Amino acid sequence: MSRRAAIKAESPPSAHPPEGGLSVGYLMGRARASLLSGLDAELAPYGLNAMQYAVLKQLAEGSARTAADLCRYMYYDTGSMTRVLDRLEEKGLLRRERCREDRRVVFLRVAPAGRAQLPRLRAAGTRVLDDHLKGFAPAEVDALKRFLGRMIDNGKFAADNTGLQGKGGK
Amino acid sequence: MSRRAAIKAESPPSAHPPEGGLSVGYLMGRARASLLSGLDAELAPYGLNAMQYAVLKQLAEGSARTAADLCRYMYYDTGSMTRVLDRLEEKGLLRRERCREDRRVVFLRVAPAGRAQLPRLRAAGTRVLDDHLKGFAPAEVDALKRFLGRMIDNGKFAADNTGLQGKGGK
DNA sequence: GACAAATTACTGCCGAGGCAGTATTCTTAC
DNA sequence: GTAAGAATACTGCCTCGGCAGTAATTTGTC
Repeated sequence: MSRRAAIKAESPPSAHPPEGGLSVGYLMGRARASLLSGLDAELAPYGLNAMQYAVLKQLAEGSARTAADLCRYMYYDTGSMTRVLDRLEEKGLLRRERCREDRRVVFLRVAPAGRAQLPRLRAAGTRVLDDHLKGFAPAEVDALKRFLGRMIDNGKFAADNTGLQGKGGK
Repeated sequence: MSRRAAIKAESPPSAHPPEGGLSVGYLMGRARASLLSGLDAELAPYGLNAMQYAVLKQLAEGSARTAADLCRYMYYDTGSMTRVLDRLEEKGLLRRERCREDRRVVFLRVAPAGRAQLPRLRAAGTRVLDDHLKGFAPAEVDALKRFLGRMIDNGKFAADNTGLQGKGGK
């Protein structure tokens, strides 16, 4: 905010924020943190956090049936996923069931208790999202999603080319 | 990606994502993670991570002079900040200097070694950001920032009204 | 058919970040 | 002038997520 290097009027290759740094990154971090803390606060009465809710939701919607599915779908670490599932199973919201054809895989099924809770959890989720998107026209939400999607794609491309970068790669 | 419920054309009160859940949240998380891992990869050769770079940068720009300043400015925990500063001091990039007028505060100054590194670190930061914003028109970047800013403001408002929510509040 | 490679779930280990509590110092109120 | 409150920096403690490594099982190759 204070110091400001001289900005060349030119701008073709690296045109973005000569100053202001990673403010896009900061804003994304804060917006995401606000969503997460809001969701955690709404879910606290049910003894769940945002990640546990997200997993339960994906399973209920049939987006995934196994831990590996969930990890691929949610870009989540497999080790951490095991622990999330442990917690959900402890709470009786989830059941693990070994597959008989392929004995490596464990099918995940939302237990009746979990299914009973889901409507309330979903309500909490949409409430938080609606709160944060108040005043947004549908077209604006779409534009925001497209911007984020483009950044993600750009990041993948950059990661593939510069070699390194932990998880964004192929 | 896979499932997609029919979307009602109507939209007044809770119009946002009848299905697709918190996809805005997911996209933000992934975009942010891509930025962070890209930045960490670029900074790894210098033995720094994204947070350490951000702190060094803010100090160099005069946005903050003390740990408390930094925490307010960056919405960061004071305890964690102490540890970040410890690491930077260990590496010789930063110096702590107790204030004489108010002996509670410790002024933070970027050490010569840190100042010497900063141009390279800045280059890494802008490189990562440019990579992720490739193909974005300046107006699009502005729009993205405004969207994020509105979400943050909405989140603060919601937090103030629903009572809870950890850090978003006043 | 046997052996290498891949896949799945899971387990330590580590770093990061948030929260609560502490000691010190300053400010404010009476 | 003193007591209460606030502010600053710092310290444990806890949770979470990523990484690497492991055991069991399946798939693919020759």
